[in-house]
Amino acid sequence: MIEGAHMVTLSDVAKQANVSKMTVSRVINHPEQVTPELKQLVEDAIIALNYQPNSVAKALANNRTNVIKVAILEDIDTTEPYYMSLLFGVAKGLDRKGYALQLVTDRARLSVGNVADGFIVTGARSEDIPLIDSLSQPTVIFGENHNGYDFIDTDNKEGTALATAYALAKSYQSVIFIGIDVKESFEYSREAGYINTLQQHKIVPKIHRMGNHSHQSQAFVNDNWRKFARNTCFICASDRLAIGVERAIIQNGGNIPNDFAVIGFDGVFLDQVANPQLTTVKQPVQKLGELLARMLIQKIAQSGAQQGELLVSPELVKRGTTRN
Amino acid sequence: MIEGAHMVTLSDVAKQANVSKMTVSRVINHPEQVTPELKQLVEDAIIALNYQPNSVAKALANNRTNVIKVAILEDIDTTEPYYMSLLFGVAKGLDRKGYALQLVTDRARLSVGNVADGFIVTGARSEDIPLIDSLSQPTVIFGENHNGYDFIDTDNKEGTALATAYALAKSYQSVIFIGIDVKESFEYSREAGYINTLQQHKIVPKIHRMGNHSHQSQAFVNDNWRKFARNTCFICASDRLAIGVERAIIQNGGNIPNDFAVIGFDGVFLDQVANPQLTTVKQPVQKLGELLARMLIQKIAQSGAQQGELLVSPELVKRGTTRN
DNA sequence: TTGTAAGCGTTATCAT
DNA sequence: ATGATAACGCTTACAA
Repeated sequence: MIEGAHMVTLSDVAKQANVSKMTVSRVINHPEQVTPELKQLVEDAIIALNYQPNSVAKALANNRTNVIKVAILEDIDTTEPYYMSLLFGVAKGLDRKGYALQLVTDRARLSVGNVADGFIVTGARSEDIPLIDSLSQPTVIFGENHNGYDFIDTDNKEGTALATAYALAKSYQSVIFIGIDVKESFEYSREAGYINTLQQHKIVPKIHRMGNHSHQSQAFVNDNWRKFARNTCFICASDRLAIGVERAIIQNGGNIPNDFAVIGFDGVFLDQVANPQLTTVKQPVQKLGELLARMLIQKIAQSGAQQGELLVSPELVKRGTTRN
Repeated sequence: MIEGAHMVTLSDVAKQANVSKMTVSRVINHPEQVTPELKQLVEDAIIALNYQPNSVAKALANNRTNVIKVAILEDIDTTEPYYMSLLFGVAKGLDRKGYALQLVTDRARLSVGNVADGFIVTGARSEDIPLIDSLSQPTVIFGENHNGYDFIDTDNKEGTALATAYALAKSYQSVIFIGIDVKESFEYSREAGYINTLQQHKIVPKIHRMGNHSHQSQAFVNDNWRKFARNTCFICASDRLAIGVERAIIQNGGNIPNDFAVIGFDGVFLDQVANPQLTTVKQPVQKLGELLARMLIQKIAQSGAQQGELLVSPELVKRGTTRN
């Protein structure tokens, strides 16, 4: 361990450059307010001394904390790998601007303690609206919603539209949607992308909904196996569902991808664990995390101004569960 | 959004209680130094005003940052769900003590910027030793090592010993170990637990090592299928390997768990995705994270004093891939 | 444009 | 045991 020699402060730089502390502060925060000559002197001194601003002091003076609270409200008994990627993105985006984060899973701890400069909320359901409204600092949401909150999400509709169009292009005759039985925006959008695309081809949609567990979709396909004609593609609202469908098809001796196809949604971890690996709508999860951080930081800089919504295009990753 | 009324400070509490700021500060940090009567007065005032200490000011006065950097050095292209649980544990442990965290994956960014009060390092390999040595603040490691660093890990040896003993107790005749071909402490320990237990029963160990990918173990079992007698249990150094073994057995028409058994290691996410679900050595990952936070916080409080090593017992979770 | 002074909320130090 | 004062490193407000 290297023990910290004397920390270099604004005063040190000021002395070195023969100016006042304020001039140094201005060079850093409002460089346009200082003459080029002085600016140069100060910048040289900063480099010479390897000055690193003390973010804690800065935070105190600005009445900030430099901390963003990230709430994951969804139940993660299953430890969704999804959130790992998201968190990495968020952490990366925050780190760059000198913010640290506090991870919160307990709703009660969200507004407790040394509150934060802002909040990123994920996995929120309708019943969390009062909680979100009660937050005292700028907040952005991960996941589409129609409550007027600033949010970022994958373009879910586009995702299933891509998948459905691809299934049709690959000449699968029957295209069935396996959805999640929750009344949430993202699910409606995923179904809409499927429905719209089919209707453009004058085909009647077939949707089945169930809990988001591989064994449920597996059981569903098993139970109805004889009803599925050959040349069917299952479009699933999650990779979890897709993996169950895939297993059931294999169990029943169905040929993937010639007679049956499966397309998942998410593209995080599970799709690669499947065998064969899933064709899936891959969400740019880490990028979404970075965008969340960026949006929140900007919102903070603009004293909480509305940021609107941002839908990011997913990518259809073509693999073993659909025809070439 | 609720805009913060005037923040309650030490001074406010002091005024309310008719004491000096210092007395209030002492009640909070060194309560033994203040008389019971005053202490009571101050505590009442704190409650009456709902005083929350400003951690930023505290940090400045103490020359702290209230930030812990968490380094995940392992390549996580595959987004190991493992780290999600660990991070949750760490975050929970830190949060309770008012620390925030910064997630670092880029080695170069570890010591950059407004450095932290301490470091938690995971996924470190031998080549990272210089990096760890260069850290300027108290550090604890996740993962066993013999370089003298304070660390916390699952008791790997105990884990595979449990698994092996269980396989023998369930009367599997042949017990084969599928290991990971890395020269790391954790792998040696896992192999040792297996070897020791077999030797106690005068049985000769059989170990095969490969990369930690399900398709590699799957290929291995496929390629050698005819060499495996019935009544064989495969003890795997990871759930990833186990899932590949399981798939290969099913592909070859082997009966699980009557003729062939599989025991994994980790117990994070993958074990439940498998079908049938894996019997596995479950690491208490989230708890490990909390312990890491706790150890580091204590180390900081003790000005960096050595904390030693801590091995936590895993649990054998009995499921579908072994006999009842 | 630049500098001076005061203040952010806390704690350490030294008196009393 | 309690209190007054200075200090942590920075920024805002005002003066020059």
